[in-house]
Amino acid sequence: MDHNNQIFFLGSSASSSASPVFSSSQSSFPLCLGDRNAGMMKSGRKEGDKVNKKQKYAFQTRSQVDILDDGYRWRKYGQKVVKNNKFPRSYYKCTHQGCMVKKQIQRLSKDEGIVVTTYDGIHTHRIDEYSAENLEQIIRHMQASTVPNN
DNA sequence: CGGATTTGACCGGCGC
DNA sequence: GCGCCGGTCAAATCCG
Repeated sequence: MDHNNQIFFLGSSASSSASPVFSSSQSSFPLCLGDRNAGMMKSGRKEGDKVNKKQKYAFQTRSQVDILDDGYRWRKYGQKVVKNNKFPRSYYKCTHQGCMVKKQIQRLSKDEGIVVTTYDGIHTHRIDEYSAENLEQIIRHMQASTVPNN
């Protein structure tokens, strides 16, 4: 509700060398976790389907709220508590016909001020210029990092 | 009224 | 085979 959340990013501070990530195209985030299947399809299904192209992008941001406005509309579809974290993990889905992008937000129990946002998939539609602009700064200042094994 | 959000339950996979 | 963990969906509710 309150977008008064001051968003701080780890490390780098206003680096002009920001990468062209999040350009007009639904390119991708600055970091690709690769296609490390988390245990989905296990059968020897050939290229049968495309369920293997699930891209994942994760980055940590320092914010007081878990809800970061990245320019898309998200609908919370679940909340679960993981054992590794004392804080519950929230699951969001993109509200768009054909856009089944999923978003996962988790707060670190070690630093409640740190919020880990994980994106699943690529958006099939454009982002709101206005919001996108806001997000652009976020991405420019945010530090992408692979999900810690811990 | 519509859409979004909440909580619980169920399911699937993996581990032991 | 059972238990554990994580993930998703569904129904109900609330807000605008």
